[in-house]
Amino acid sequence: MVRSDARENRARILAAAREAFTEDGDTSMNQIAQRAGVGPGTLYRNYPNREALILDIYQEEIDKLADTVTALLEAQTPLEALRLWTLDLVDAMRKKHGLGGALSATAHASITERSYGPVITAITHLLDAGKQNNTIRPDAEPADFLQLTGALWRAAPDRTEPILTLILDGLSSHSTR
Amino acid sequence: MVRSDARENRARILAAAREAFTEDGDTSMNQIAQRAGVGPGTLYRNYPNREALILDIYQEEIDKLADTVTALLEAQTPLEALRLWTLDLVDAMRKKHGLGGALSATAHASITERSYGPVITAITHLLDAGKQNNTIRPDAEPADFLQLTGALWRAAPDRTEPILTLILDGLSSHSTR
DNA sequence: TGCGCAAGCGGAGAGGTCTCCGTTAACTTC
DNA sequence: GAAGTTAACGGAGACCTCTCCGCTTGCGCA
Repeated sequence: MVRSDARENRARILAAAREAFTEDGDTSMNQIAQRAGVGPGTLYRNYPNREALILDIYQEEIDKLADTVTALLEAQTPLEALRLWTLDLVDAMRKKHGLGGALSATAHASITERSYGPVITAITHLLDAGKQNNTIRPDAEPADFLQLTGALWRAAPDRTEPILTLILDGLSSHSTR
Repeated sequence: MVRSDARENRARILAAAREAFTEDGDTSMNQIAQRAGVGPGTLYRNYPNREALILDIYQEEIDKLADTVTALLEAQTPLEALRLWTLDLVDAMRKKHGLGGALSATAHASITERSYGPVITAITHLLDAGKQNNTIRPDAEPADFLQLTGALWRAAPDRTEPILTLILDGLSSHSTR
């Protein structure tokens, strides 16, 4: 049984956080708590850390992005679909403040699963499509790819495409091995 | 003209930081300042932030690592030399606390140049050797490679080699451009 | 309708990075 | 040597993330 005030507080926190992040881009947890009219303690009971909150804020966008995979795979070759999708992912990571760090954080607790899961699933589908038609090496691992994606997001924007090309070439099965 | 107490303080800070990091592994800036017998203000005048200090602590190791390139290139093929050297780099990043983050931080101010430079030079040599004998694509950029290296260090240790293989395959010139 | 009791609250505070600025003391000049 | 200049000092404190715990209050039950 969830107490009504608890449910309401959680909603208020999420709303406040959404506002704060879209307005300021960067906001402290304390400010969010204040804006939501709760104490820091309450904020942290709902979200064990900054990343968890950020992930929840952008959950919808993450899901939406993951959902585009099917359409992409219908219209493009697997490799090109992967390229386009990754560009979108990196774009989201850059625009949504802190999302990049949250997604590529190494500590993937069970809480992160909600956000991490769809992304991994999306990548898995993309890679599988490529493996099927032999354009992507069979030993390619989704989690490894996501890891590499972090480098993309951290790099200067004008280096994104060159580096992605490099990564995709490494994934291609026409490499020896 | 550098005041004598200033010179001495800088030395004491570096010594204290080295001790603190090899002992505890993780230490706060305040603790280091205290250990060195100076105020936080003095610490931060010498090192504008945490990364700068860490970089200075491990400068010698960085230089040493950069110096191994020549020998490696004499004994190995360029691609294998690059592989071995990168493994060493990642190992250092993992062992020296915070070095990974400091090296792959995007904000490369002039202070970072002292540490960043040798690493880039080393990578440049390795890549150039490969370009020379046509095993590495001619458009490979040292800075891009260093960026990708960050993903290596952040990944789980047992994923290091697989991911590195991927990266190196991407760099190889037998990929279609 | 009233009571008991977790579940939930929120703020004080620990410990962090880094800054600002009034004070101190190392060098220069006479 | 004494005095003046100014670079360097260092600590108070702003602001951060996150925790701990005494107090409050919503809810099930009589």
